[in-house]
Amino acid sequence: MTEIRQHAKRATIRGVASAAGVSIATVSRVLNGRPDVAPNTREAVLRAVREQGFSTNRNARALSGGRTGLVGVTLPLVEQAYFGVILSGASEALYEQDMRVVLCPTLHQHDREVTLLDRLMRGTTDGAVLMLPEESSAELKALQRDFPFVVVDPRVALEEGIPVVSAAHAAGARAATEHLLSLGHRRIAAITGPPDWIACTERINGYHGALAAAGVMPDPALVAVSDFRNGPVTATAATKLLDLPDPPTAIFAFNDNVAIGVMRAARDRGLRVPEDLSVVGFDDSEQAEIVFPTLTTVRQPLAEMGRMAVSLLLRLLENQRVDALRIQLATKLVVRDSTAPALVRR
Amino acid sequence: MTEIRQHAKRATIRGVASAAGVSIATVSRVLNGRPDVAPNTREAVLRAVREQGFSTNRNARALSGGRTGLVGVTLPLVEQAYFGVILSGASEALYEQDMRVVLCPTLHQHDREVTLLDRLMRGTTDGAVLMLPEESSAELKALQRDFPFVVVDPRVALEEGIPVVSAAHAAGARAATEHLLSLGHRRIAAITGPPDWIACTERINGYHGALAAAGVMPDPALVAVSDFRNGPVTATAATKLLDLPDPPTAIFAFNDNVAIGVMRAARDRGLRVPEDLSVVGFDDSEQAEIVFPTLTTVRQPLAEMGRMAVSLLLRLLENQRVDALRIQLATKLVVRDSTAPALVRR
DNA sequence: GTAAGTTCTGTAACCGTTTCCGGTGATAGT
DNA sequence: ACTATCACCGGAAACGGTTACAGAACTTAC
Repeated sequence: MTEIRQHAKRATIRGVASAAGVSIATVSRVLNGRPDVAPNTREAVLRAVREQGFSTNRNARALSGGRTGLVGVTLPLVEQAYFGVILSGASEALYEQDMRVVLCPTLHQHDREVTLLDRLMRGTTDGAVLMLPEESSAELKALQRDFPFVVVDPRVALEEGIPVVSAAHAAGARAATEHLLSLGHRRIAAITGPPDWIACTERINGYHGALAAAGVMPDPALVAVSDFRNGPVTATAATKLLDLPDPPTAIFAFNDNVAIGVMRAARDRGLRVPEDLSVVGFDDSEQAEIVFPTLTTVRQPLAEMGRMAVSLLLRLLENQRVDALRIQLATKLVVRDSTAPALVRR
Repeated sequence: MTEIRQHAKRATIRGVASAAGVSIATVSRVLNGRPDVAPNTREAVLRAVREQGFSTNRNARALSGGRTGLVGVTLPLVEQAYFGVILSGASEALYEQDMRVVLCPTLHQHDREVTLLDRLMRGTTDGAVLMLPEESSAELKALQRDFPFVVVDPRVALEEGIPVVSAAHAAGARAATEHLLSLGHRRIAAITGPPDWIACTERINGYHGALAAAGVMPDPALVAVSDFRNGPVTATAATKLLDLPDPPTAIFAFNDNVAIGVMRAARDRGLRVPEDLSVVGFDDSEQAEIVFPTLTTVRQPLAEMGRMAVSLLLRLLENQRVDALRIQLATKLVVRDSTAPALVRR
């Protein structure tokens, strides 16, 4: 029980070098796939590497000017499935390049100066993927001066030159609204998230666009605000809409949580979904298939966004010329059971 | 557009030292909170640190014998909410210590030799949290010789000496079964996950224990196997049970996914939940509150497990004597709408 | 006033890589 | 035979910290 834990010393490049009878420089060259090594030397080195079970010390490599092989990922809530999926995409893409993700949960501590964010990573990571960052466009621009990163799903519009990957919010919202219109709905309400988030304004645009194209006059009373969560705020918003003198026959919620909240609120007041009220969500989260009725929603290619962010970042790191700094991934309407033709109003 | 990205050079310990008029050794001491520094020297150093916006290079620190400040977390699927929550707990706990999580998704590539796993981390991380690892007890034991880690929710029974944190599976299962029994159910079926997983065998134990205590003879026909997912396998298992000549009046599914699958299967054959069939899950995932009817289930303290794993690991790293190597966190039955008194069989 | 402590600080040797630069042989060109 | 070229390899200087050790300054005890 008094055993003192003494971890085996790991093989170093010097050990490999002497075992292979070459210099450490040569070993390094072999390890990094440099071309200027004679085939049999290379072979000998590789053999020694294998025998010693050697693997290069990332810290030393990083220190000596190279790469860390680590990229930071900041996200608001790790446990939210939404971010989990993006994270998973990013992580896999990185893994394929033998790189790793360092998690940096931003526990809403934007109180400190900006440098907080970058300090977290500098020297430790080669770059970062910022999910839904709280920083302003200007702050990010400043950070960009000395740290490569890409933003996934920005909160606010970011100025030119900041790499961004996001979903086609407007198109998705438009598709959702058109779907509802095609079912005969005319009074179509929307419940947005935080109104200053660009995702929301774009979705509103799509919603308005579809309405306008169908010759339906948008009614400001039909737009409510919630907090993207299935909670009291959503319940209030839903109630407000359903209490309208001329209530909507369909509600387009800007994410699935809210849509599910709406369905509950509807049920609570005796409305049947989709017979009396059609509901559409956004995200296509795992929940969407599980609720009853299953939810018609707009799928965001979350994992793909993660992968895309990584591949963009990687190109940035290689200092490759990147011409497309802003990537929008297509969204897709998934029709399930929560939408149905509008009842003819009598 | 041809701008060559040149990141600002970051401040080093030497810069700080000369600015403060001391040696680098002193700066290092201050930074590491060593006691043997005169108060005003310390003050001067800290001022210089602040002025230069210095933060220590983790790689250099790690290289020169210290700690990385990084701990690896391996998990099967990042996107699964289940792991996301544990991860979130671990990540926060680490964050509070100014440490970070390095994600190591194990994409089921257990093909390579064990060393794969450890090689991934050695030198890069100080230790690891292994979630649901695929490695055998022996493999882990070997790894333990030179790498500190703690296992969360092991797949198989792990030999003495390997630090483990898990949930009280047996107690949870027992509570769930007792709940069903107290509602008058006597034919209570169970749908397990992979039967060799310790979580499942323990839950089976709890289930059998409760049955026995109530004087109910366990019927092997009432135990089905699924894969922890809400998919065809679960559907088959549910069908098998419900097709029994003397079918169960309650089904205890060993996780929420399966429970939800069971509810669907029941609905599909015209059974009402909970009137005709009570269903209990395990996990208390986000879904449990969302489905209709809401799911009675056993809550696992997922986030807490993550935090606990970290605090255990941290103590291991400090080489503190750790007397409780195996931690079981209590589970808790959450009663919702998917369970109801058994119908009197006629 | 000196010896012995204390308390603080500086010097320098690492940690394990990468990479610049220069050196060796061998081959080719004249 | 002499040099230019080339492919390959080694020496050694970084990289930015930590820390053992020794030295300086300052007390304290006699």
